[in-house]
Amino acid sequence: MKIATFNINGVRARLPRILAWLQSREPDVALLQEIKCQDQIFPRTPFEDLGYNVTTHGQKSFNGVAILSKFPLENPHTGLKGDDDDTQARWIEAVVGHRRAVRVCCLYLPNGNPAPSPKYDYKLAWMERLRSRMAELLVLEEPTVVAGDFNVIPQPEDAANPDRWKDDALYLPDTRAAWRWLLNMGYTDAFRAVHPTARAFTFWDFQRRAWQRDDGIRIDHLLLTPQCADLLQDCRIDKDERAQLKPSDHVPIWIEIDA
DNA sequence: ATGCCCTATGCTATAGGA
Repeated sequence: MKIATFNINGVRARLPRILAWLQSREPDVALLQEIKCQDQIFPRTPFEDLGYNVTTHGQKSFNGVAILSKFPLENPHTGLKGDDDDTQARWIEAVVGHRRAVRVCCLYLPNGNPAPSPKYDYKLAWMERLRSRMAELLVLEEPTVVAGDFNVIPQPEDAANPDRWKDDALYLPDTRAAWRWLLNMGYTDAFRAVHPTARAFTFWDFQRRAWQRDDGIRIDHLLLTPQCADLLQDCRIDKDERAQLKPSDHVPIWIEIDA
């Protein structure tokens, strides 16, 4: 089973690009972030025409997450517990029914800039809620993928110019400590498991000619429970997507698992 | 080289992204 995550930066603006990517790479499951639209205007039909089941959790203008799956999507469920006042659409999960069922969780973690600020406080509080949910999932001892745009640069080697990010919400010590907590609980960073030392990025800013200078960061991640890590076959980044016409500023990253 | 882009919005400026 091939499971991809892709921050598409607007599903309506990106539709032709996403469809071309789906047709060329044929992921079984695609976790999308920043759909930037409400559920009722999400363009379901073009995805269904490619054979995908679709479940979405959107809001007007910003944020929004979705799951596409060639296999049945069971028990879809949106939102992260722990803050009843949080109206931002950043979490959707479902169980993908297959030979071996796999739970997939699609997240769009808050950016948090500038730091310090209430936005950074929201990011850290969101990461605490994420830790609680991921701790619950760990207890189930099932193959589970928690993936998406984490807005976290884990280590210096995950940025072309780490010094530039030292005061940024994506790289501050508290952000990276919250990330490490997830790993220390027992989750596996799929990309690092397959490529322990590779210098690879998933995001290049639209500004400052970042793509042309390869000034990127690795912030889109797939975290696996032990039962899922045992099934891991491969993990790759579709870097070429960033060079296409009207690209997102992120590129897809995907795993192949024996499920 | 702090090099100014891209999406969405009752829209010709502004907010948000990272």
